[in-house]
Amino acid sequence: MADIDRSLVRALPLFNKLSDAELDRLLASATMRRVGMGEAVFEQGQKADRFFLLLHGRLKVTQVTADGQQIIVRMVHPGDIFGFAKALQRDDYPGTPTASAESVVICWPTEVWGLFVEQNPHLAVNAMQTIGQRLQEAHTRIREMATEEVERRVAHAVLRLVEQAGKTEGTGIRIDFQISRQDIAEMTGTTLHTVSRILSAWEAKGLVEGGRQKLLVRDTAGLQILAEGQAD
Amino acid sequence: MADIDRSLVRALPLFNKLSDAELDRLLASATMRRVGMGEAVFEQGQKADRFFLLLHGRLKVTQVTADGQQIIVRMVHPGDIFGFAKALQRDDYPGTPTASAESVVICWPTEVWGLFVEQNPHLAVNAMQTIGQRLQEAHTRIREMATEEVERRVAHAVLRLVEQAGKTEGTGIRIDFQISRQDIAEMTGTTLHTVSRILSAWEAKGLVEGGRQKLLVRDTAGLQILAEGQAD
DNA sequence: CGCGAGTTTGAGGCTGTTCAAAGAGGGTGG
DNA sequence: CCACCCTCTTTGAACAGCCTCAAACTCGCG
Repeated sequence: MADIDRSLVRALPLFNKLSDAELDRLLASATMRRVGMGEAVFEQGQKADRFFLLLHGRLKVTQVTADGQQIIVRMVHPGDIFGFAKALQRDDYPGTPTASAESVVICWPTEVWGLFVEQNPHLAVNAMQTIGQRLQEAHTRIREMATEEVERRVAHAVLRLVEQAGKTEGTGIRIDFQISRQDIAEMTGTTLHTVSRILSAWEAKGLVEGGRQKLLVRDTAGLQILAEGQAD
Repeated sequence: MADIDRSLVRALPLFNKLSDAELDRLLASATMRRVGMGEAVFEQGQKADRFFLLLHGRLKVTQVTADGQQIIVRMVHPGDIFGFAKALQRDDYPGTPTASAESVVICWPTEVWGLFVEQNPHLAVNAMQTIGQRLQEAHTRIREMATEEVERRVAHAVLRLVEQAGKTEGTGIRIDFQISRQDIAEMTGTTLHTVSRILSAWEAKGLVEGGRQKLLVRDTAGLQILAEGQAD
């Protein structure tokens, strides 16, 4: 396996305080891997022997409940680390990350995690901030699910997608990976039927433009208003 | 301010790999504080200049939404750290921790956080695991809110309370702090009315015993069955 | 061109909310 | 020590939002 050039990851905030030498040492034990559309990086329940960094593309992390229902726990964006189950004192992965776009990941054996964290305090602090932010996002989502009705939750979810995966395109902002109504439903805790109805209504109002596994947001401000709840 | 004896915290997993000397150094910059029932340790939105460890008692962390709705983000149990907003790159507190029982906390100025984390890799690893577990709990809760109906969510919440704050008592297990129907509602994303109805039904079945701000679980296994969804 | 996956739309029903009001526990002050 | 009051709790009734079930439609790929 060829070495990974440090220029690929140098810009990531996670590594921004490491010296070149430290970074190279880190990359020495890493390997790269391509993940095709719809392919899973690993499966929920599998023994956690690696942790990962998403270099390019987009992943959705799903969990399946005992009775077969699925939800999307979060999206993984370029630069995010994921699958660091060992840092959470688990030895299996709690979810399944599936590529929603052609993706490239870097992976390390879990053994090196503790090593790197203990040897690079900066990395530890950065990693903790990353997890901390993720915790905050989770709390935000809990709050939304507890207090908001479906339309507002969907509005929030779409706005988040715009921020994290929005790409300006002529008439609006395109979500730049394949996303189905079902996906949005699993992100907001509702059914694809309800999502479809909501998006249809929004399309009629000129807020968005739909399509098969596609979503284009035309009026971010309008969505913002819906999300804030000052609706109508 | 008198020194804090290290025996008070020595047993906590968070510190279990620190030497006595390291621990003493840590405690040197700490102060202790009593928090009475219903009193807040700090307020949501306040500038985050300290972080805390709950030594004794019980706290509920609430968030208030823009439109005045309140939810309980989590409970803080003895040995938990909380209010480490700086580790999350925030400079204000995202929630308000209120004492649900007479409590005692230890607090440090936030400045020392980075210092200690960088100087004590063990502490960093432990802290990360703590946050990681919290993240997992949050994901569990998201999944429950997305896929389960209210009765199951309440069952899960009560079982969690039994685990974290259960005290065997004659005919069952007592939740050992003051908890209202409203609290349970805010933990599960429903209304106090619905919680009251559910608990009344459970009481009729002999699963629990209610009371003003009190809860006694008589049949954990029965609740477990409800929580798993094999109901009826 | 046909098939399958994803989407749209309708109708009906159920769970849980909202609104309303009455009932109990416990602490406090007289 | 008792009465009162405040807060928490219980319960009912009506409504509504969303889900479930069902069926048709359409886009894009093989």
